[in-house]
Amino acid sequence: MSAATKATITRADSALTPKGERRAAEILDATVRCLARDGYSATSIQAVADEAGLHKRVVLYYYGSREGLFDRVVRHLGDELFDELERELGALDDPEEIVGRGYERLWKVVTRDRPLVISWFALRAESVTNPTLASTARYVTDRFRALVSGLIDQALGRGRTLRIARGSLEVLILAGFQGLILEYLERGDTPQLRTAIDDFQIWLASVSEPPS
Amino acid sequence: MSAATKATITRADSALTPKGERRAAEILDATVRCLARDGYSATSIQAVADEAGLHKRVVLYYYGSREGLFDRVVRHLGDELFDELERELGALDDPEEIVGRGYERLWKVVTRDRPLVISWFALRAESVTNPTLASTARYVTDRFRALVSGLIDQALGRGRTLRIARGSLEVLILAGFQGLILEYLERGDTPQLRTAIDDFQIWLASVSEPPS
Amino acid sequence: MSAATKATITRADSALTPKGERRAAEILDATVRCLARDGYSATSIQAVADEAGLHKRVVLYYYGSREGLFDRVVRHLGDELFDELERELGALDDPEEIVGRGYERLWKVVTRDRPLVISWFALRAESVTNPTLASTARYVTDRFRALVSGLIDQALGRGRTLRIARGSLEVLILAGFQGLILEYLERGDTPQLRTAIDDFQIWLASVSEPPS
Amino acid sequence: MSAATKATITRADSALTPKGERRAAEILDATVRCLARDGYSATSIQAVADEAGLHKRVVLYYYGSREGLFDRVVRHLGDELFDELERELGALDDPEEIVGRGYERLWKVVTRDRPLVISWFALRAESVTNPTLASTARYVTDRFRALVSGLIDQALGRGRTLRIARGSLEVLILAGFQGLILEYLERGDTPQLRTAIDDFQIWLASVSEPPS
DNA sequence: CATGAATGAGCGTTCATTCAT
DNA sequence: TATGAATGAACGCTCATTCAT
Repeated sequence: MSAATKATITRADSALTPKGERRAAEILDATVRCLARDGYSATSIQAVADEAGLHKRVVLYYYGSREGLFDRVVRHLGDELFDELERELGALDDPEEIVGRGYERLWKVVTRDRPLVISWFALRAESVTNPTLASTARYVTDRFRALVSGLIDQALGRGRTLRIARGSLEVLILAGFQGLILEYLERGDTPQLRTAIDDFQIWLASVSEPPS
Repeated sequence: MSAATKATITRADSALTPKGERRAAEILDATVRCLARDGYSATSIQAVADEAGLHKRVVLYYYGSREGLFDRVVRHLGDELFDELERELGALDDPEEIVGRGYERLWKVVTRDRPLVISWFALRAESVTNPTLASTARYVTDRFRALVSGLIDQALGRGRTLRIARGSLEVLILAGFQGLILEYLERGDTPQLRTAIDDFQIWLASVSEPPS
Repeated sequence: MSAATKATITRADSALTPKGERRAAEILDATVRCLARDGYSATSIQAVADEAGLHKRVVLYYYGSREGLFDRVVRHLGDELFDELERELGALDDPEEIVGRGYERLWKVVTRDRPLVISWFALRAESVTNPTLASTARYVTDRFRALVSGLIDQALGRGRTLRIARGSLEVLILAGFQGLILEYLERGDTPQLRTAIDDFQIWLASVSEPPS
Repeated sequence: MSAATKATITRADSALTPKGERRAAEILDATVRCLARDGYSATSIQAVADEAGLHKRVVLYYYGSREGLFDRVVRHLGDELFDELERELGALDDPEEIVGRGYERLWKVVTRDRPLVISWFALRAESVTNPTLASTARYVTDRFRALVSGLIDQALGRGRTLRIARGSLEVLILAGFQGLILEYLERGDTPQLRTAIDDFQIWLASVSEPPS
């Protein structure tokens, strides 16, 4: 949070002409493509500019700095993802459904756009050691955490009870999800992975019990 | 030029004098410290040299290239980790023990050296988009996979039967482990994480049943 | 990355401020001086920058790469030379004159600026083994070939007939010229060389006959 | 001459074990291959070592320095070429034959080994601006000059008389030869080139007349 | 005799960024 | 507002060579 507010206000924040708006969006897309293809360290301002077909200087003009660009990219990625997820999962009313279908939908949404996942993960990984990215990456995991937490609340609100500690469940869902994403990134969408996701979901269903 | 030979055969491969041996090891350690502290992209040859108190040129002399250095670091890290793990887990005879204690020991070994874990993860993440690191990172995950597979074989050999598909189990163990590692790297060794590990282990125990 | 674009489009191509124009030209001149004095392999970007009294980075700013710089130098040299040659030779109307004076004028123009000749030859020689320079060097020899070919056409147009095959004549003129240039570079402007040029010209005059 | 005698005596000069002899020869061959393929500036000691499958240090051990290596290579190339040429041309007794067949044989010998020609030319070109190579390259052109001069003497001795100045003839033969070599290197063995060589030879024959 | 160890200097290039208009 | 000009610092890497055994 702090770093985000601290960050100098970039051109892309303030009012832009339609052309500027379009350019800023193009740059964002180009950055995601670069991150997905080349990873964090190889995604230089020059590389983004080349990818977008613009002069390096233009990228800087719209986002102030490399750090600023990545910050915007991450938030853009996270918002896009979680807005859709909340829409998808919000439509599930039945608690059984949430447990039964929730994870599957989550997975579906996430894996629909591989470059997006790779980009997110590249920044996520870099944030472990790069303090300038830490708060940025945190924004996404926090939204994720909130989503998971909200789903658990929803289940509890419907009268379901947990068989394991709530904190532990949250951690396991997050860890399981991120671990499976890693597996997906390394090996792709293998049959074993799909079965594993099903089994994970079965475990998820068994971890809470319906109201007696 | 024979790029292939140059890329793979480094000074550190061939016979070294004791002093050379020592230096090569020092460089390796310095690299791990840099990776853990600064991440992949910030770990330049210069940074490693500074950390080791040597001239940049010496690092290159021993490892040929940045890529070559990282390759060696990953293998060094992996071997160190898995040699110990195999020793630890090989000592467990009782199948109940393997299931009950295995994961705990795995975790203990891995988290003993945080810099080492961060380093491994930094390279692991980079390998997603960096083809020159892919095969290198694969070396470690393959050893991990083999270890897990071996443990499952051992359990099966003792007459235990699996309640889920074998491939799915392997994936879940790997994904769970890597996901928990990520959680550990982001939040540290929280109580929730410890409980989650316990719960993961309980699930692991429940996933196979003893011979009737 | 679009290496192709980066390799060909340099700052010096697009519109430059007068100051930029001046600097780009200064760098070109400095490069020719370096090439003439030190040869291809010793003409580093640093050396050019020193010669021009600029920072190494400025040279790169204007020409993108060492290769790009040499490419521009060759074309600059070739254009300067052949524009003048075409002007000089275009002024000769009488076919007798062309044969009689053509080679002399060619020689005069070429040898007026020794550094320029050395530079051209240094790049010419390097292009034999350096594929990145091949097309560049070809640009000049092609202009030369076109010039020679045009002169032959002119002579034929006036009704002269050739005593040897046209292709052979072209080759001999080019080879003779380049060979004499080499001699000039190695030994300087010796009396033997001057006599040889005269004899070459006599042969040239005898190789075609006037309309009966 | 001076530089050659000045040059520190390399290992390859003094007595060598058979193995050493073999190695020194291998290095020489590897150098020619490198020069022919990559040119002067790209032929580093490292490149030669890689090509020969030896350690860089070994190359230096046998030839003392890069300069020393090239010096030996040039002399080796020149000797190989001219020894054979002198043998070939020495066998021609009839003055008519010398004029008629001489140039053809010269050409045949030279173009038999393209890498050798490229190597020679690469060093020849570099020597224009590189003083450390000047005397070395001179060794070959001097042998060439002597060969040409000897042939002229032979013709004169048989009573033939020259229609142009002797110095001019020498220059034209050398220049013609080197120019045709350049053409050969740039365009290969084209029909036009072959015809040009024939025409050059016809001119050569016409430049002297038999004893009356 | 032969080779591993080591090195200082320099290479071409890219980095993110600031200046100036 | 938007962009060319310019830049200092650092990048990974190769150079020819010397030291030491």
